[in-house]
Formats: sequence, C-alpha cells, structure tokens
Amino acid sequence: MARPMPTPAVECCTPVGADGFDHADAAEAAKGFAALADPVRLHLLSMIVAAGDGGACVCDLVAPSGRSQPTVSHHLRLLREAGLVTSERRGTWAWYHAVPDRIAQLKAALA
Amino acid sequence: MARPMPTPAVECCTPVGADGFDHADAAEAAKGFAALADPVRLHLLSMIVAAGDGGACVCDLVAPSGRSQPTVSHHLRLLREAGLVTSERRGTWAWYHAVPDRIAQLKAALA
DNA sequence: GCAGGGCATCGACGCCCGTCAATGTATCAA
DNA sequence: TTGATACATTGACGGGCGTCGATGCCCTGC
Repeated sequence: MARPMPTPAVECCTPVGADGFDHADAAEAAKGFAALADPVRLHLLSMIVAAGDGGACVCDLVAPSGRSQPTVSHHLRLLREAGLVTSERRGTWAWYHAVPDRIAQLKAALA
Repeated sequence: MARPMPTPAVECCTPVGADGFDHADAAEAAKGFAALADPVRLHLLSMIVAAGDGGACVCDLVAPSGRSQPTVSHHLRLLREAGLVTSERRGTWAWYHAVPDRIAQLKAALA
C-alpha cells in the first residue's frame, strides 16, 4: 500500500516519518487509557484524587458509583493494575490513593 | 454501605464529597479514552498528529501500523467517531487530520 | 470463641472489541 | 468502456469486558 503509484506523475503525499511513539510505549499508554475508558472508573478515580493525601475508603465509594460492591472492587482492581491507584488495608477498611505520576505520564502521552 | 458504623465510636473516614466529574462529562471523557485504549489507534493518532496541518494519507498509515487495510479503516473510523480526527476525501485518497481541541479536552480531564 | 461487617474473589451471563477475508464503492488512467 | 487503485463496509470468529449474586477471608467487638 505504501504508495506504489498508479502513475509516476501522481504524488499521494509525503510519507509520515518516525512518530513520537515507541511500540512498547504505545502499549503501555494504551493500558492506562483502557483503565480510564469506563465512566465508573473515571468517577472512582476522580473521587480518589479529590480525597487527597488521606486517601479514599471503599465504603464511601460504593454508593456514589451506583454499582454493586463487587463491581466497584473489580474496577478498583483494574485501576490498581493500571498503576493509577494504590491500595492499603487499615484494619477493617481498605484505602485507595491516587498515583499522580502515572496520571501525569498519561497526560504527557497526549502530546 | 455508606458508613452504618459497627459502633458509633468508630469512624471510617470523611466521606468523599462532590467530585469534579459530572456523570455526562465522565461518559463523554470515557468515550474519548476508549478510543485511545488500543496501541494501533494510539500509533495511528500519533502519526496523524505528526503529519501536521497537511494531514496524513491512509495509504501511508496502513504499512506502519502492521495491520490489514480494513482493520486500519476500522480504527480510523473509531478515532473519527470519538472526535479525535476528521477525514476528508481528495480524489482517490483519504486524508485524516487531528483535532487538537478534543485532545486538549481529554488532557484536561486528567486533573 | 462467636457473630457481624468490610472487602476481595469466583462463576456466569450478555455484549462489545480487534482482526481478517471478501465484497462494495468511487476515482483515475488507457 | 475497461481495468486498476484507494478506501469503506460486511460478515464471521475468538476473546475480553461490565455486571451481578454467591461465597470466602480478615478484622473487630462482644
């Protein structure tokens, strides 16, 4: 496909050269964006970020999300596996913290 | 779930208040991120952005993507439906342009 | 030890996604 | 008109995702 011209006289375009994306970087960024590709996860992450340094308790995330507790736990797991949040158990409750570096990294990928 | 305490003395945490995300905004942003949640599309978008104002010809996107022509056409369609690129037919060839505003909008959603 | 609550995991269901081969449509050249 | 080219669409397949109910694990309070 890469421009075997119908006739030598017709020029399609200037081929796109090296792009800013390594294949490994693209795969890594895609995983991060996939974690953001769901309104529920976006909502959860937004609440966790808003909670600041103290972190957010799962018990306060279930009701606002409008989903069942197992579903919320599933989404939090995906956010954790994508590196966007970290989890910590404090006694009975589980606390989630945002990872600003990972968020900034995805923001940088949009450039 | 939302904190019917085991005992009144134990406090779980301070409930997360209003977050920055409207539900409609979350759904809209999620659609955009879903379009970025694939390495092939990320690669395609990166090449289209790198092409600048002139735009990128599909004939130069197929080979670098490592996918078949119908698959590339499918991904470009998704990018177009997500508002990240626009398409324009110039005679035989199709040209794709990036939409910087939409990209900036997604970047702003990471805040 | 026992009972209860918070959270994670499992199993199952329906749906959507990524991929390709085959086909269709529009344009250009001879 | 005929043939070739560029791109889009269709149909089909396998796999992964979002959701829930049921269940299991761990901690707390009695």
